[in-house]
Amino acid sequence: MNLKELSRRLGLSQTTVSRALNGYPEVSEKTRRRVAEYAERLNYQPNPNATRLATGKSNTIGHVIPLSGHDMINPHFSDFIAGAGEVYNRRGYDMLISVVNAAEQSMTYKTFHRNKRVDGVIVHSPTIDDDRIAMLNRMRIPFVVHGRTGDPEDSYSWVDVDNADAFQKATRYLLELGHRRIALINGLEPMTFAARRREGYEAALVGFGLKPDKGLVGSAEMIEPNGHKWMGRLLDSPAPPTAVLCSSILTTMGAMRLLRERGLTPGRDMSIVGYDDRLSFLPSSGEDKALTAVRSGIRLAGSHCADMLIDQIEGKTGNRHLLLEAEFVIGNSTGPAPRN
Amino acid sequence: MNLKELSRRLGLSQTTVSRALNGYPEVSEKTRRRVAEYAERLNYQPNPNATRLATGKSNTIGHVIPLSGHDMINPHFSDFIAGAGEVYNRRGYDMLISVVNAAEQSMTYKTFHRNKRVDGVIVHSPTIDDDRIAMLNRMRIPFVVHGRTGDPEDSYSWVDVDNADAFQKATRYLLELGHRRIALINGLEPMTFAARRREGYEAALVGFGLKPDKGLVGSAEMIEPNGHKWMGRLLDSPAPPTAVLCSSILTTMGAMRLLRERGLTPGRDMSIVGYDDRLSFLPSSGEDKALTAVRSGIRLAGSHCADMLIDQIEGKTGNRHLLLEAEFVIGNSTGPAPRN
DNA sequence: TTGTAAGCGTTATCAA
DNA sequence: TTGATAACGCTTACAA
Repeated sequence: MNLKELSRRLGLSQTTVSRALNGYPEVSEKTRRRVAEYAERLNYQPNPNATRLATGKSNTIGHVIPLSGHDMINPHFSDFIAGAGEVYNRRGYDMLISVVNAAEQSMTYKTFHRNKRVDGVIVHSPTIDDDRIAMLNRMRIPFVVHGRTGDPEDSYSWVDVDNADAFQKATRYLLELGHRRIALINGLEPMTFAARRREGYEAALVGFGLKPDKGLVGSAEMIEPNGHKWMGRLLDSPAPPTAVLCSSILTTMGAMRLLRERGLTPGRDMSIVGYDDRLSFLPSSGEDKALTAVRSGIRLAGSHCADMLIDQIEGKTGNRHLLLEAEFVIGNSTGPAPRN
Repeated sequence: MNLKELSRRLGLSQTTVSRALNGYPEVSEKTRRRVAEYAERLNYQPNPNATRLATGKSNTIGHVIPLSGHDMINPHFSDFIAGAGEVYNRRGYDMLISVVNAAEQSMTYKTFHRNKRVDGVIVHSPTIDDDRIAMLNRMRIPFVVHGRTGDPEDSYSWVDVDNADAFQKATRYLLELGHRRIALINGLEPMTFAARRREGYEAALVGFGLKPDKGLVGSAEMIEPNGHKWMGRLLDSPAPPTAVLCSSILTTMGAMRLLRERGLTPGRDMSIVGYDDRLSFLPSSGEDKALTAVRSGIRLAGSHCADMLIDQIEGKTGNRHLLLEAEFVIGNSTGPAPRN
């Protein structure tokens, strides 16, 4: 059933039917009702490919996902799209995902735009020196960044967690417990979120009169095995830390695993503060009190990004910014620093 | 730059240019080369919306992802799409993901098809009594199932792991170690893969002259907290098992966590066999020997599904089937059953 | 308030 | 081997 056929049956022109269906004001209420009823009964649905060709609008949001070196997709991603996907569904948008090699990334954005495949994109994993912001602004394609870059903050829309603040608070908490050698198992530091976490961590140390020690900071992709590896390195170093901050729940798990292997007890032999993205498949911090953690749900961030982007696409707003505050949950993985 | 403009500059008709670009045989080599060269130089790319409208082909694969009760996306999903996405990218397809409520699911498939949004779909999480197979066959939309349903196996294409065999072997291994009370922490049993795992498990028991005990089987969504919960229930039951099979690496982790809390050592106080989907963010079984596991990469399954579906769409094949065999990796989480 | 007709950028049919 | 021209199914000036 297409427009032509539908309007033939109604004895109206395609124009009128199209207008009635799309809520144009100049259609009489009576006609509109009759059209709506017929469309419903005959189960008419416009062909989106035709609509897109005619309007240039795709009702689709693009996500470009680079396969990082290890050929893996960021494990936090599935929760992000759960949040975003729900919003897309509710607001009538499709989600187009393009898995690409890192090198093809910017080309993919260009192609998306030029071909009118998407009305807007979500930018994932921004780096400090990220050329995508300028590029997307140049192309005038609506976008929202999940996180921030080094660009001026009002030059683009973003949804971010106050990472610096969160890690500063967490570090201060450890300092107040008496810890002086505090390590950080961070994400990859070209990523802005990781850089900011380090800033917060160092600011707390400096504020306490301590000098940050590079030997106490690790940086790696945030997967379980890396938490394990870094915890081992830290313990084996000449002057091991008494407390560790982890940038992800996955590295936290890896670090915990290593402590177990060494027979060490979290909170007593080593204090650990994790970062809990509230991944839906893992236990939530705060429930069993096992973990002291900075907490902020990534799924929520996904839905905020989606709403913000669609508002922008539909011309409801200009650039917007949302800075979420992370919670700090105290559990049993932290405790006072050992004497001497 | 569009076809019209390009052909004007070439002094050729749109028809010829289109034919040259699409590899039709009736174009002279000379013309073809000239056209190709111009297209390249002027950076021409056909507008896919126009192509789709004209051809009815979308070069897009759909994935319908129902949000299950807990509003979460299957955590194994991100690895699956890493595998599939790479193939799509290589073979020129887009991935369209629709996150829907469980109730909207079949409607979404219908809409996808009717509107020519996708050329085919991947069916996730098939159940034994799954109405999607009949529906998709009726709609004549190409599809590949990741897993199998209760339908005749040659009535659709699928990629699956031999779950029954894998769990039969794993159970037999435990039996040979002397275990007699062997539990299974399974996935949701309406899902075919879970039902088959249970079948394999029970077949091994029966083959050994034992009677399956319903009290030793748990069934729940395969996330960490459920492994933890079920391990606890099993230990607290009147006659606890001496060995446990887990249907997922996540429930395995949860079960291990509970053992630790109770001060029990895997492989000595309780034998555990896990299922390792080789999720990219977790340690791989077999590396540190911590876990005895049935192993089959979900990412590989994703790429197989994608290739099979595209072959089908492009008319290269009819229904096909691929049964992958899981590996069995022996680690330290299993050991002889305790005496008496 | 409704209708006519052009346009969106391709591919496909038919004729030359 | 090439070219006119009609689809594909919608939206949108412009006219009535």
